Amino acid sequence: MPVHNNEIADIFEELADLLEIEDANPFRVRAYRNGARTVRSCGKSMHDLLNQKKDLSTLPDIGEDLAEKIKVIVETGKLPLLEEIESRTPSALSDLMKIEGLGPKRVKTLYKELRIKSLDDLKRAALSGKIRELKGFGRKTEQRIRERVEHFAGEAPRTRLTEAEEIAATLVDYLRNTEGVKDVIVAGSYRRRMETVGDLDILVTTSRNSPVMDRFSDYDEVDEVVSKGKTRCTVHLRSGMQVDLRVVPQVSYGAALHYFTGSKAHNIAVRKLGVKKGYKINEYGVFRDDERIAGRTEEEVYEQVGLPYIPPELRENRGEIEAARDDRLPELIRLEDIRGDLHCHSNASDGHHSLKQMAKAGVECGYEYLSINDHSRHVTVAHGLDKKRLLEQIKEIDKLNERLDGIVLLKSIELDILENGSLDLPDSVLKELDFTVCAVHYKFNLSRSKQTQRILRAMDNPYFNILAHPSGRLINEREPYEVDLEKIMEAASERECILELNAHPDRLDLTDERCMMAREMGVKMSISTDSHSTSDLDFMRFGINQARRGWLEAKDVINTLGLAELKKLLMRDG
DNA sequence: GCCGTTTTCGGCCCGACTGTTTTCAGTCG
Repeated sequence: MPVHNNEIADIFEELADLLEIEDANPFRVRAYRNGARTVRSCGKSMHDLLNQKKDLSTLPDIGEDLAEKIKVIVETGKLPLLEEIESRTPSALSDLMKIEGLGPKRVKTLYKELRIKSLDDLKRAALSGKIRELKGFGRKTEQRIRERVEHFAGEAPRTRLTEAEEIAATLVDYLRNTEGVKDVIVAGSYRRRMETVGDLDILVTTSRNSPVMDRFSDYDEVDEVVSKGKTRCTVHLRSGMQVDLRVVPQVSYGAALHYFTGSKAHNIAVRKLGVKKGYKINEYGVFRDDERIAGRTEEEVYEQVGLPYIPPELRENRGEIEAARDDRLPELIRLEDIRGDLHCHSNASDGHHSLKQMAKAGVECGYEYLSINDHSRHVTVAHGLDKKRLLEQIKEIDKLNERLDGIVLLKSIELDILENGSLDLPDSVLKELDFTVCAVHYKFNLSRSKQTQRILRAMDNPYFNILAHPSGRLINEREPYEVDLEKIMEAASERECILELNAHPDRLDLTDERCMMAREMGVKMSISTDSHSTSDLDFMRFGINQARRGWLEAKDVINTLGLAELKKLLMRDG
């Protein structure tokens, strides 16, 4: 199996940790971390890029040296330099750095003085009281280490955006209702609308002497106050989520919002532009010498470095700065651009509502059309439709459409792609549908080449229109199946097949990087909710978030079209 | 180790909070 980008990135991260413990040049350490980030977030696999003879050193933050190291890792699965370093600095030390409050310096001291090289060693030493005697440590530090190591359960999982929204909404209301508080806004990856968030970053502006800091640390859901100062406070909630609160004066609102929204890589890039112009940019504003020349709004900050406003979803340092400089930022798709939903279930299979109820809910969304895509017969647990039941549903939809006002129900299906690449129902019934949505629902563990062939073969069928949830992943629950999405996108582009961006917050499949790739390859996409009830139609906004992160414009997405144009586009020879 | 519309060498974003200190290193975001 080819080496994954994540594995390469993990190797670079570990290398960075160990080098940092060895007190290596901090800029060299940073270079490995930057390289890891580039590899991890690259839409294409290093393995494939090398097969295509691409020059990896053209990737940002990858130079000659890292390009060569990536090649070695892809070819051998290992990196000699890392093995050499591990021979003198145990690799488990990088695990110790995951304990909050332990960085490279302290880990090094623990190893040199007490030979601590594992979490077990650390726990024993903390209990024995030896740590407090070390220079630079003390009672409190030892106490904290003891608590942290006892409760350490690996890296905290990231929270899905939809759950983060629930946690954030109550907290934001609570903070708003505080004397002297003006703005309360959730920044960070939440504002960049990432599919998952690691913690919540909340920015507050206040008039003088607001008690907001105390009110925050007194919040009922707070489990532990990690740190608390005049302008910044960090807590852990009972749910396990970390929340950072930052308080700034209103005159700094834009600069603070920019700083706190990130991403870190984007901020660094913008600050570097500032340095070139002789400015210093921090969370309080843009400064020329000691004079604040901007910072009330984010627009002001960008203006000072010669850029137009960049929407939060693009701020990942994935080319948005260069695009902004050259005036070629995409005109990102908006929720209002969506004219209908192309993947919805009814109670004929595993949905909860009737055709009529779904249609009515579609009208409330302001849609022109909504398609019904119940499962096909192979998905027996979902009571999938066979030929007879599908033909009955088609008749029912035709009859209902005569009575419906303001919306048209489209006749479709979520059709299983069988293991051999054939479709789950015969062409004789598929031709009665407006279009099809096809998907893989079993045999996720086929080899990469077999899974790819399976889908390519399905696309050969003239009735194949849209590939639903193309990677099959469930966020935090199921990894994507092994498949060559680039080949599938090439085929989709040739055969005018559509790739779905499944908007369900548990799926959000394709990922943002894959959406970027589809756009670059000229593949059209649909954004659909996979609704199993009327309320699920609201998931569209998560799909839009993801699409915007993937640089998609309305013209890249077929369900921004009116019904007539849509039908024309979905008609294939057959 | 990366990078360049001032540079192929000499830079590399910037600030808050804690604990252990007596002026600041370490960690974090």
